[in-house]
Amino acid sequence: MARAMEVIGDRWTILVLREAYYGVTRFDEFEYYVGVAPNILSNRLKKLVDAGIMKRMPLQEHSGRYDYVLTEKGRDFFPAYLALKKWGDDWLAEPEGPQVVFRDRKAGRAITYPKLLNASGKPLRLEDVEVIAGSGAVPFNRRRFGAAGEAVEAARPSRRERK
Amino acid sequence: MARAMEVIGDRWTILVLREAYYGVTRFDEFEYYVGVAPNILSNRLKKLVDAGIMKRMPLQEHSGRYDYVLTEKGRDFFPAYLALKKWGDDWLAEPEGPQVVFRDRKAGRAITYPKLLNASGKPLRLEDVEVIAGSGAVPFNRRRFGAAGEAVEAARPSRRERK
DNA sequence: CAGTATCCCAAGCGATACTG
DNA sequence: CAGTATCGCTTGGGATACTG
Repeated sequence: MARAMEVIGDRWTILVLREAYYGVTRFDEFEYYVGVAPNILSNRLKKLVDAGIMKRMPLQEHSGRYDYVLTEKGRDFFPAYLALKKWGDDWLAEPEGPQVVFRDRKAGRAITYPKLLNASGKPLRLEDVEVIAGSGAVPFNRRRFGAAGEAVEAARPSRRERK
Repeated sequence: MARAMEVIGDRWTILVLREAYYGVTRFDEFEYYVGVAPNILSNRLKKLVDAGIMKRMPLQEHSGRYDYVLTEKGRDFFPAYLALKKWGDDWLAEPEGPQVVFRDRKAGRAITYPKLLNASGKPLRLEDVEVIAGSGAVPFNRRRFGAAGEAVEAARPSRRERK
């Protein structure tokens, strides 16, 4: 998560990504639709390319023009984007409703994220969830889980000891 | 989206939220697990409370101690958090795998986000998706959609005209 | 413990000018 | 058009000291 936010967790990157999902590919289109200064945009596109989320495709030979297109990694972020958008639409939107809707081209219906369901087929509540250690859990003093995933009372140093 | 990112889109807030999903409620626990300076944490918790994502509950009368607990709005963000985490686990994680897994308490199985499916029941691809205007679409020069949702060639001013 | 206040510094932003 | 370079300026961060 920390890593994910490092990549997409700033005000501009997510908006660039949004435009990409809307079909935008060109520098000046991003610049216009996102409403960002060119230096910032340049920086963000570079970061997205470095992160493997977009790639920079020469438009023609020697035209000096490029398309910025999503990679698989970038397209694979779409569900997360959609989940974020749904939450925003549900809790933060203007009363008129969302400005943009994604529609399934074939079905002709809006795409919404399916509800998470618990084992009984009811909407999943946070109370249905338990947190366990994953395979990459680290054996240092920050952990809160034993080898089997059970909660462990961490040795939690005071602010002072922590340095 | 812009609004959503304004609320949760910084390096610390999402980590605070993560700890909340892990069951953390107390100031010093957040401070320790997130590894953040107390002034920053204070600020973020305040923002989360203001945004209606968490509430501050007095622990006892006059103890001067509080629990920070998720509101429904905050709990409703969990799917988005999970989608983000999944993307991060899939694309950015260490080879050992994720450090933490959410498990369905009853089913005893890890919760993962269901795949988005298109109208034919296959995994949804970005190509299956079209972008249309939502009910809140605004009739100003930034729009790219006609009244019926079809794409419209926007009058895109040059950088200069844009000011 | 549960924060708040202060200080200093670095990073990022917006505007704009410039280049091929 | 498609960027890069430069420049003040503000915001936010880390460290730490302080208070009830």
